[in-house]
Amino acid sequence: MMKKGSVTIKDIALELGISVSTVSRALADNPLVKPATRQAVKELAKKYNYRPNFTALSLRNNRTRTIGIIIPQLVHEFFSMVIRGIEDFAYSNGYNVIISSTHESYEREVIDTKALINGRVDGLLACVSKSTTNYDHFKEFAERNLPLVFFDCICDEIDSPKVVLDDFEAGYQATQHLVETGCTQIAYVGGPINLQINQDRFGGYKKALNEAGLALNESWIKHCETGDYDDGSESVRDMVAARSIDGLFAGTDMLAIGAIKTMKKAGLQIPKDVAVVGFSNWSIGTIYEPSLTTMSQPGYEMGQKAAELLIQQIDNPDKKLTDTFTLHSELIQRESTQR
Amino acid sequence: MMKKGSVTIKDIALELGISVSTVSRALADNPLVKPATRQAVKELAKKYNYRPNFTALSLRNNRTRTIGIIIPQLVHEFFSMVIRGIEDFAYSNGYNVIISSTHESYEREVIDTKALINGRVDGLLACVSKSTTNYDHFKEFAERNLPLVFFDCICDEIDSPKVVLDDFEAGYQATQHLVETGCTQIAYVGGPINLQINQDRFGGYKKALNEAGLALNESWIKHCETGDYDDGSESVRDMVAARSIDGLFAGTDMLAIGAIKTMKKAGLQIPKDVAVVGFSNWSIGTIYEPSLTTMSQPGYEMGQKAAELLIQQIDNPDKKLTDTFTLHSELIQRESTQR
DNA sequence: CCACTAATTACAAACGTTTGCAATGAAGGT
DNA sequence: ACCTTCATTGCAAACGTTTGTAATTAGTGG
Repeated sequence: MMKKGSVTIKDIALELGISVSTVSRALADNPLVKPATRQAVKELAKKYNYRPNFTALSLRNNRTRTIGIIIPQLVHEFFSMVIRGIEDFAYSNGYNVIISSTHESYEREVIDTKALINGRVDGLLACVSKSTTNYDHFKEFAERNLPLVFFDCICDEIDSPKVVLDDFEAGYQATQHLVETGCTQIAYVGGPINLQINQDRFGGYKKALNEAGLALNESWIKHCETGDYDDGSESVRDMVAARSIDGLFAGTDMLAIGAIKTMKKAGLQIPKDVAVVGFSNWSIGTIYEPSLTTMSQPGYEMGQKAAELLIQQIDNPDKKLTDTFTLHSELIQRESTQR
Repeated sequence: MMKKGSVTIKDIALELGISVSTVSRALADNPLVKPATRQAVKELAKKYNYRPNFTALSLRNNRTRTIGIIIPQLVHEFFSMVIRGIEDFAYSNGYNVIISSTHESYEREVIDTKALINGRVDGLLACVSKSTTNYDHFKEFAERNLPLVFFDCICDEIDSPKVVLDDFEAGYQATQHLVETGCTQIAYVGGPINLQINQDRFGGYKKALNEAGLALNESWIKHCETGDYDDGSESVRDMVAARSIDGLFAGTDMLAIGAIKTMKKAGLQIPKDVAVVGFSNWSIGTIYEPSLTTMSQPGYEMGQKAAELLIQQIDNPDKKLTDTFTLHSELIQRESTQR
């Protein structure tokens, strides 16, 4: 026994002197097989710790019961919540999940997507990376009639369901909160403007300023390359030197904290001199001093919804979905805007 | 054409009026097939964007060229570096990677491990979760002669290669640094003591105290349930109230920061009144004020080494490896111990 | 023009499953 | 004693590949 590694249905059939089909049926509780036989098979299967070979099953059924996730980063509280949402929905519907982290690299995204295109997964959930501008790899996926759902950073050129946050609304709310706090000179510091999500957050900012009758000052607007801490520190240097702003909407909590650090170093007090709103509700925002007002990002819900749409498509290939689902952000008030 | 989704070798054979074996050989550049045929096949393959079916290949070759990772958390700077190390080594050796995050749950770990046991992966890299005390699922894996390598949180009961950090040495170094800084009343706050890594860090702490001739005070020693921020805040409350300590070694940067926050609130100054050393070198340690002295955790190297050992075993199944590889930590000095 | 080799190609088995259909056997009714 | 019926089982195909071996074709030399 145990020729290679695992026991197969064939081994059991051989030992019992019956055919593989009977073994297969017995294990499936098929009433066609005589109770005595069934029991004998099951006992032997348990004894040898038989587990059906995943690959053989996949080939036979032409489905892997696995969904793929293409995501730019893992160490990211938002993405991690998305993954959790996806996993929870997938597991409870009998699906497994394989995650590919592209590390925001276009090349990696292409490689990873193509690695999943050949029958490895039944469908794909994708969040495109910052550096992606060509979507052929996703198109190839879609052309093979493989279900595909985008979330967060989507690709407009492809006709598949999408789950997004209303970043415009969120940007608007964040800025409006600063207005209500009494700010009149409100700066914007955001992530790469080639991403739709950042265009939207910025758009919401502009609308709020406009509605409040506040002027848009170009020197108070920075679109950063990465959206991380160092970018944040850099971005506000000029504004701080000029002592010109009294409010800041940052497209990322890390940007916000980077900016706050620069301002604190320059002797500005937060929120007294400058009120700050971040984005994403990272846990560091509760730990940092001052704690950070921010916009929530319902990652778990986004993941769940995306998984739901994908699995719907997998189970129902003929019915094409193309809806876009929009989730909403909420303001979380903390010290950084508490005047 | 395109009956189901993807083009198969059979479709190409049919269209060209030749046999599947010829097509297969043509695609593999086998010199047996006539150049003209080979070219025709390749052209058609490119035209239809043919990609060999992953599942069929796996079944045929009895290998998936995929390695599995079982890891307690994703949103964790250390684990994420480990994953990167694994991925980089795996990719450059032609392997793919499947990540399963157990969220520190024993049940999830069992499910995930069993999901990988049936020929889905060629081998497994595992870091056992905090809540795991029974290792049968890993044993079953090993009994099937499937290559298995543990990293960081290992399982001693199983005879497979392991890659670990010298947590004892690191705990010793951290504590000794506090001694050198001039601390004489040094507290320890660490994660769950059922984990070997925490026992080791604690062991290093005790050794350093011992060598310095400092007494071990039970009321200065806390083993926390989770090792997160809130645990940190809680853990030092009594010590702070008693104004009894002048140094703290925390088994986690989050514990350290939680503790610092409590101390700051109580009016203590860091590092003047209490010097603090954390563990893991999380990025928040550079952002927080004061910035945090900590012990590095070479996650990338750990991942690389673990992947290397695993792939060695996969490619060389007869040669059993059982070595334990030990990596070393380094002290990173920042403000929290700068007197 | 036949035989012998060399160059191509096709056939079939195998990987581990499931499942439609055929086959076997026994039992029951007449 | 024979036909029917039912319960149980086995055979074979299929999923998409690769590969050893057999078969076909072409080419060469006599």
